[in-house]
Amino acid sequence: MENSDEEVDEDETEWRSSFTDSEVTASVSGSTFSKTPPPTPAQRVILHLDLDCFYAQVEMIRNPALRSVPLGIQQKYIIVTCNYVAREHGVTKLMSVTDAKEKCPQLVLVKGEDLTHYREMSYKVTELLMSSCPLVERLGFDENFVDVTEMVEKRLKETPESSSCSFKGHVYNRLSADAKAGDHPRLALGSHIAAELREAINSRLGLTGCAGIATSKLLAKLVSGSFKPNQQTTLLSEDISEIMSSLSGIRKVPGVGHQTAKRLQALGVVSVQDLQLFPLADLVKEFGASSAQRLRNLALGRDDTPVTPTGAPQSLSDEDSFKKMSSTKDVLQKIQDLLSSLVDRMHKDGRQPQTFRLTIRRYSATNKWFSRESRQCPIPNHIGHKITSGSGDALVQLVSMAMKLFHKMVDSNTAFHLTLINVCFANLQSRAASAGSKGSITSFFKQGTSPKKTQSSAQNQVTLSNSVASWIIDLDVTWSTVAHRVCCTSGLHPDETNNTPKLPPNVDPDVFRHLPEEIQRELLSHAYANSLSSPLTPSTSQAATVAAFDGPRISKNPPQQCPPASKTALWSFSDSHNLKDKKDAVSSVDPSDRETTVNLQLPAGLKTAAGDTVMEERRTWSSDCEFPADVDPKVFSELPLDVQRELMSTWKQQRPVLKTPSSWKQGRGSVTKDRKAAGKSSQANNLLKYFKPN
DNA sequence: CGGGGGGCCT
DNA sequence: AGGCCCC
Ligand SMILES: Nc1ccn([C@H]2C[C@H](O)[C@@H](COP(=O)(O)OP(=O)(O)OP(=O)(O)O)O2)c(=O)n1
Ligand SMILES: [Mg+2]
Ligand SMILES: [Mg+2]
Repeated sequence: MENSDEEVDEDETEWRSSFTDSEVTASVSGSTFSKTPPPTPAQRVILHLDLDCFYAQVEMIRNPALRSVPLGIQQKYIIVTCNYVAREHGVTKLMSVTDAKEKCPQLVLVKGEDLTHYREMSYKVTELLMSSCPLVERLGFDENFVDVTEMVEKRLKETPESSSCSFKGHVYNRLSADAKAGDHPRLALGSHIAAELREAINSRLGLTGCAGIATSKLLAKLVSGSFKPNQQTTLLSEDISEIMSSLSGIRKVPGVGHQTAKRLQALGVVSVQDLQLFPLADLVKEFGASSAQRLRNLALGRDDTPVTPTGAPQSLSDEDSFKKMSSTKDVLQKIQDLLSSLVDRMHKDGRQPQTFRLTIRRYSATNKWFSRESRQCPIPNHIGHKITSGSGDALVQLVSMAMKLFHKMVDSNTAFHLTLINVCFANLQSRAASAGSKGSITSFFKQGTSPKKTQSSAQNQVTLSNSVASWIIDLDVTWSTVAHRVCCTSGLHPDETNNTPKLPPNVDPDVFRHLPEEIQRELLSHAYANSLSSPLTPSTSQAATVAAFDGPRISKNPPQQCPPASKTALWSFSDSHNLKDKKDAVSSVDPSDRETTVNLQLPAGLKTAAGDTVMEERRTWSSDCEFPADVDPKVFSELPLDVQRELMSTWKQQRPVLKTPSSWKQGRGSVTKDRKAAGKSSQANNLLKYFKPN
């Protein structure tokens, strides 16, 4: 959705730049005349597709009666988008409900806080595009970039006469079809491919959208909105500076956000031309060399960032906002609801999350829509595995983890006022990482989650099949029916102050207080004996889980596993078929599940809430080491890397990180920089991760 | 009366 | 852990 900023900025200076597209620079590296098949074509053909009023379209498919009425999609007090009937009545995107109703009293509203249907449709679009061409990069839920360079070259080679065909759709700044396709055969073919893809999206999925065809992501995106609903536009290279100059302000340049625009404005830079002509040296002073150069290039319409296959998402999150939340009990309930849904999604994804993050937003009179705070922690392997395998009882432990993180941010003895809570799984791993003793081998196999940044090559096609192959992830198709409300049926008095009986060290009091009474009793009767016998001396090679012992297990019924007809599906594929679907994915809830089988497991490896004295396996910390004093550094160093990492993070969790920080900063441990093979640091370019450099 | 997601870099 | 970016 466009930026809500309204800028009154119009300038019409003609300014010609020698459009030496940066792509050319890449091929210059060799020699003037490329030898052998050019690894990178001199000119790329990039498509940008943007669906029309996306959420509204999805709702109109779900309920066709909505097609003829003005429709707004409502998230809390915001109309996040609306159909074109509503737009004719003056309703706009990101308009408040009151304003919208004012403009259009008969506006029909559909709630859109639950993104499930939109997300599902979004991936259907991406998958459909990938079935024709693997190089697809997502941007949000309703936009995709497609690099069709190879497809164009192939058509040129196989049917040379196709180069004389005309353009499909609009050509920027040209009237009708007087543009000579012969001068731009590749772009013309690109416009045909765009038309075909849009037609496929329409016929198979029932969606309409716009497309832009140009030589870079930047230009394709900019040109795609030229003719708004359900049309496409091609940008010829001789019109690059024209389209850049036509932008009403620098904010319209993708990658120039609110903060950057403010800083530029302070320098007197408001229009795109201002930016083009602004002395580079001054720009460097403000933004640093690489960002400055990037900004200037963008203003000139230059962008050589590749279309990077997006692959499976890097994180899954779920959030809710509200006017006020001020009790621990409500927080617990909310976190449980969010996590229940998130765990479900995670299970369907099939990968195993290694990291959990909790984010909050606090109320403050000024600054209301700002500043979130977050805390994150590693997810012990055995809990992560439960999510993936759908064993059901992961939820309790995750809620407990989340509450611990919550207490790291919020002192519940003092009044607080939250307006948002977000739960997030990140560091998603395709395979369960069993911490076997053949460490180096495991970690070798373990690395692949997504091809994302692992491929550095500027030229795409060669590494293609590899990247596609690595996209394969386990996708569990089973409909996870476990709507676990394990610990919400409390009839107990939720006492904020500690009236709770003394609990075993691995029980979170927040969770405990909300358990059914008989569960509480059972816990109390078993807990101590078990907690004495279970931990420490953790059997075997599962060294990674030493600190994450299980508490007593109360099970009245083994969790009934849905048969995991887990087919290893791919997110990307090079064959086109299936995708045929008419039945909406919504399945039925298994009724046999309603007898909520209580299958509880105590929060593992989690001590009581912040700052308790009950830790029974207290460790002392050596002052200059990253690990506890009772750990032999030599033994530690011989452990597999990923085991080391897990141990480290577990220990770090236990450190007294509390609020009222002890001022000193811990240096950067030499350990495990990052797992996701993020290796490719490459240039320190910030600014446009969006149009990221090669 | 300012949603609910995502991404990457520092 | 936060910042800034995208939709
Ligand atoms: N700040 C934003 C921007 C967008 N969206 C959602 C709602 C949109 O339906 C969807 C796609 O965003 P677009 O900017 O493409 O807007 P639309 O597709 O709704 O309308 P258009 O027809 O102008 O593309 O993303 C959102 O929730 N919050
Ligand atoms: Mg969009
Ligand atoms: Mg759109």
